[in-house]
Amino acid sequence: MQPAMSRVPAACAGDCRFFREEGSGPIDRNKPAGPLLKISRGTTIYQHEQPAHFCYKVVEGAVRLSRLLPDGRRQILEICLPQDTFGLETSECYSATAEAIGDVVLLRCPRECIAELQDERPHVRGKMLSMLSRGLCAAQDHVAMLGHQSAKERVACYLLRLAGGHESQQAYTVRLPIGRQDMADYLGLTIETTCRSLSDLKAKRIISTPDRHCIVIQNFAALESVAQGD
Amino acid sequence: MQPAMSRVPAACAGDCRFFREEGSGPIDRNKPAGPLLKISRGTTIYQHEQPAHFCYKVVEGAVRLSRLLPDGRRQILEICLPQDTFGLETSECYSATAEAIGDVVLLRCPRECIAELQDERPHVRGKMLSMLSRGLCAAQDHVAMLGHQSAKERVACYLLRLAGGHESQQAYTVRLPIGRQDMADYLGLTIETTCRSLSDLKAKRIISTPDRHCIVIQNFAALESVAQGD
DNA sequence: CGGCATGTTGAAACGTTTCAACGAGAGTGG
DNA sequence: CCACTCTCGTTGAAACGTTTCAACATGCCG
Repeated sequence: MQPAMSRVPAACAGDCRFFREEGSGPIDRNKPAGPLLKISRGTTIYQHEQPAHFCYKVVEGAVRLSRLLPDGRRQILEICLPQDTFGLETSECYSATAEAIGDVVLLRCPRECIAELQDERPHVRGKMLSMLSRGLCAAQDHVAMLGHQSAKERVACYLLRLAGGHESQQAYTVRLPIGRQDMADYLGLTIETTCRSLSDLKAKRIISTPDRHCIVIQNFAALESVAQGD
Repeated sequence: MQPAMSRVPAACAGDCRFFREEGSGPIDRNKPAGPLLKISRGTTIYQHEQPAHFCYKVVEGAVRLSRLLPDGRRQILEICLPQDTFGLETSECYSATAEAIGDVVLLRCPRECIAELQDERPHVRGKMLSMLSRGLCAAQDHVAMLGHQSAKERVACYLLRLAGGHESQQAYTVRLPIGRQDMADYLGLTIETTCRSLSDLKAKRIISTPDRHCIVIQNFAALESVAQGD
């Protein structure tokens, strides 16, 4: 079943970058080793329940994975930022819809390439498993949040997550990759409630909002205690 | 820590059953090929954030995966039924706590065995990926449910899931693997709300409840329309 | 039978949603 | 430069659904 030789199609060669070590700095865009896909704001990358041909990795920008409920409500499952991968499912069809939030640059890899890379390069297997495993863990975090946290807790949690463990004593500026509506759909709230929660944090001087897309965390300790229900 | 010996430890041999094809009937308990672990009601199998040494597969009974929030609230992430696997994470520590709901029979496999099985038996890789992938998809379903569905919708969804696609015209009896409290914690509701939702369905003659652990779906169509928000 | 865990129901309190109005900023064209 | 429009964000007040707290019912086991 495996006539060795160069089983990995030429188009795949560059896509090994898909599995390069993370945390070893951002992808070097001066030495592009494969086709970068540029996609403009709002474009649908793929749709829920359609056949899954490709996997993706975000190079620049942000992508939202969401599901549309029969009555038009929308749940955002994940906001993918640079270095994140999506569309890795092993089932026939995509398990969510993927859309570009702003202009986005992606790395795209055909699924059969991934399969072959796995056969030929053992480290790719581990990488693949850990990507999926991390995704699962993130989804579980999300479930725990939606199941039993109040609006204020959810908003505080999300801000802390964006700050990504920078639990410094000083003020820390977070750039929001998404607008209020997306934030609301991610947190399982309405846009109004999301807004009110932010206003609340602002009134308590825990955060400040110099502009729409920026939030400055003024008091990490207080934000953490809000995130855990006072 | 691991005195090597033969590459796949003897204890693992039987645990290949871990990856046998599903849908090919239940595990044959007359020909046990490995150690079956019997665990009694309420026992903690492993705890969230403790080092992950083993993976498990449910043979009999039900297991709940949950997280305890700092303030004592609990979110159940998954109810594992016979054939389901859990504890497959690739991170160092378990991503949730696992507890036996009733008396339970499990298949247990050390993680290093899984790793070696993967190296030696290609089909195990695909199996492993599809197990994780399925788990991810289930978690995403859960997120979508908790994010934007009302109590009645959640309860209806859960019942339909338990019925497992048996969308027959006739009445169908579902055996609840869990009590009301676990159901509530899974659905992100209180036990009272869960109860009231069930009573509602009963009042509308969509279900009937001959006893605590049984629910008879009398009207699939109506249950589905409740699940989708009327 | 009592004792205990589990399930059910009621009424008030609470938080989120809904609906509506308004504000701020970016882009366009006069 | 200003008015215009369009999208996005913010705030208020009432409506709604879920939670909370309390009481009671049921089933099981010693």
